[in-house]
Formats: sequence, structure tokens, C-alpha cells
Amino acid sequence: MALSNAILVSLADAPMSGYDLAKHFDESIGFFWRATHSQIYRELSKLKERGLVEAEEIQQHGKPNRILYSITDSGREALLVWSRQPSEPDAVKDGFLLKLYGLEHMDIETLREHLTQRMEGHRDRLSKFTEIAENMQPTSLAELGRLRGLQIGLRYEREWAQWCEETLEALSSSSLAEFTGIIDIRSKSLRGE
Amino acid sequence: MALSNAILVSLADAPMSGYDLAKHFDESIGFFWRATHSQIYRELSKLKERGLVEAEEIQQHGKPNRILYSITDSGREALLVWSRQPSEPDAVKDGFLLKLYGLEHMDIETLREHLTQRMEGHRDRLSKFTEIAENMQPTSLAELGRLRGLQIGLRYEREWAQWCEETLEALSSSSLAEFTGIIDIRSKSLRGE
DNA sequence: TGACTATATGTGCAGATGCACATATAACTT
DNA sequence: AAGTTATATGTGCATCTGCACATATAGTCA
Repeated sequence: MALSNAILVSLADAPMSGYDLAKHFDESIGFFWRATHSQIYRELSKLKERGLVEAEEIQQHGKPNRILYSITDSGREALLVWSRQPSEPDAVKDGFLLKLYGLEHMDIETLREHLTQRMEGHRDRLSKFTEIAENMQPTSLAELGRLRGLQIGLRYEREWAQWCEETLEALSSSSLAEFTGIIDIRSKSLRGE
Repeated sequence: MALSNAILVSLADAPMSGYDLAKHFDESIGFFWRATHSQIYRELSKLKERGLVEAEEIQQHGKPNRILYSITDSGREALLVWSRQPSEPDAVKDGFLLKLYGLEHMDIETLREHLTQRMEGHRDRLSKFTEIAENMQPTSLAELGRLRGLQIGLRYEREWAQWCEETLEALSSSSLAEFTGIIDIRSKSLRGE
């Protein structure tokens, strides 16, 4: 049920439509929480029923009317109540790590390719985050919180990128040769050679 | 659908009952993938229907019979096919980061407490992982994969622990005092003082 | 001209997820 | 004597999640 809180936090910043929120989830807040537009529209209806947000329809021409949602006092109160409850991190669910766990049953060649792609993704985000962080000098609580969020994102991307590099090295043919001939036969038979 | 793969990877190691798998998910494999027993039993039925696992009922006295599942050749083939497909990491979903994002609307005092508890959790797992990693000297592909998995877990816990420490420092009363008087009034009103 | 993208809001549906309940017995604890 | 924990398998149900579809218009690009 924390999607509702992600929406409330966003709306506490500025009133937004469902469409705006969907974009917002794809961009800035996406690192902490992800949601599709169908999910967002449905959640907004529920929040409205509970009186945590209020809606205002804005007439448009050539496009469907926008429905602008704002947080209410009840909504702000709900955020405060929520902030007093502990939040456990969602369990990591990473198919990639699962593949490493069962490494002997996998196609190592392909795994190396995926590892390289993944490393590049982490490096891209790392440099993006680093650049943003360098230009941030928090002068308010709000900005401080966002910088701290960025910092964990930065650490996360940096460690994953480094780990990918290390793992690629560990899975290189020359490194694998360490494990005598048995492994060579195995990885060849896995590739159907 | 990667729960099925998590189960297949586990069964590729050794035949297990649903009960064993549930324990396995709570322990070693839990860092990569989590599942409840109800989910596991249902998934096992589906895997059996698809011929990826086979079942053998073992008579017991005083306890319900165990149903021991083994991976089939089709199951092994399915794992290989899966290993050739890229796996994107699940989006991070962390209510804690969400709270930082909306820091100005939160109860800072409570947040500090939660941060401390969380830091301790990360530190505990870090020392646990470090100890295990130090005693591992991989002599096979399987062991190498598991060590690599442990290494990312180790990095993850270490960074989170350090980040918690930094964030606690940044949210200490003395640090917050930097942001002139406005913040003091704000955080007091948030606590209802 | 036709395809795609952006704007904007929604529904239908299938599958994933997980809490709670149901059943049954032995062993240990209070 | 009563309660809890461990063993062991399962169902019922509500909610979460997300892909695909539906509708409508304006602008851009090949």
C-alpha cells in the first residue's frame, strides 16, 4: 500500500494529474518506487474516496480534460502517521543473481554479454547521478532529503558497476581455466558444442 | 515468473519438498528471491504439470507425508533457455527512501530511530556475509557463482550501513541547525510541540 | 499519406503475492 | 494442563501489478 504514499509525497510537492504523476514516476521518483499509469489512476480514485486528495477538472481543447489532484490536510496527516511506522525494504528480486547462484546450469557465454550490458547501464546512471549530486547544495530539509536519496542511488550504481567488472573478470575464459579441464567440458556442453 | 526459476535452480542442487524449499528461501537464496510457502506449493504444482519437475511421496509417521520434488531433464533445459534471456533487476521499492524524498513532511525524530535500527541490521548482515566470504575458496563453477552472489550482498550491506551513518549525521539536530531557525520551527510543529 | 509520438483518462483481465485459515502429530516449555 | 514450536501440505480470498485495449486530437517525420 505504499504506492498511495508515493503519490501523496509527490502531491505534497505540487498538484498533479495522473498523467503528470506517471511521468514523475518514470523520472525522479522512479528510483524509489515504480508504477504504471493504470495503477496510478486507480490509486488516485481510492485516495479521493478516502479524502486524502481532492480533484479539480481543467477544461482543455483538442485533448481530454486534465484532472488535477491536490493533497488535503487529511492527506498530510496520513503522511505524518505513515512516517512514524517503520518501513522494511522490499526483498531484492534479481534474476541475475539467481543465475549466478545456479551458475553451473547456465550459458556462461550469454551471461558474460548480459553482465557487460548491465555494467554499462550502471555506469551510465552513476555518471548521471554524480553530475546531479555535484550541483546540489541543500538549503532546506526537502533538498537535504533528496540529496540523501541520490547518495544511496550513487553508492548503489557504483558498487554494482564495480561488481559487474569483477564478476566479468572472474568469469573470463582465462580465469575459468583455473578450474581444471572439467569446467571447460561442462561449459562447452552447455553451449551444445 | 522467475519464482519458477528460483525453484528450479534450487532443485537442480538437490531434490527438496515444498517445506524444504520454503526454508531454503528464508535462508540462503532469500537474498535474491523471496517467497512464502503458499506461493511455493502452488508453483510446484504448475511445474509438475509442465513436466519440469517430478514428485515422489515419502511415507512418514506422525507427520504428513513429504512430497519430494526433483528437477527433470526438461527442467534443466528450461533453466538453460532462461539463462539466455536477459533479466532486468526489479525496481527498487523502498519506503524509507520515499520518506527521505518527502523529508519535510515526515516526523524526523522517528526517522532517526528507524535509521539507527536499519543501520544495525545492515551491519549485522555485513559481518555475517564477511565471515562466510572469508571462509570460501571456490573450487568449482557452482562455488564461484555463489561467492560472486555473496560479494554483491556484502557490497550492498556495507554501502547501506555507511549511508545510514552519514544520513544520521546529516539529520542530527546540530547538522539541521545549519538551516537557520525556519527548520527548527518546522520540525517542532511536525512533532506537535 | 501514413505512422508515430505526445497529451490525457480510463477498463478488462490474467497472473503474482501474501495473509489467514485448515488439518494433524510430536516434542518441548510454562 | 495448556500453549508454543517444528514438521508438512494445502486452500480461500483480497489486493497488487502490469500488459493490452479503448478513445480522442494535434503535431512531427519519412
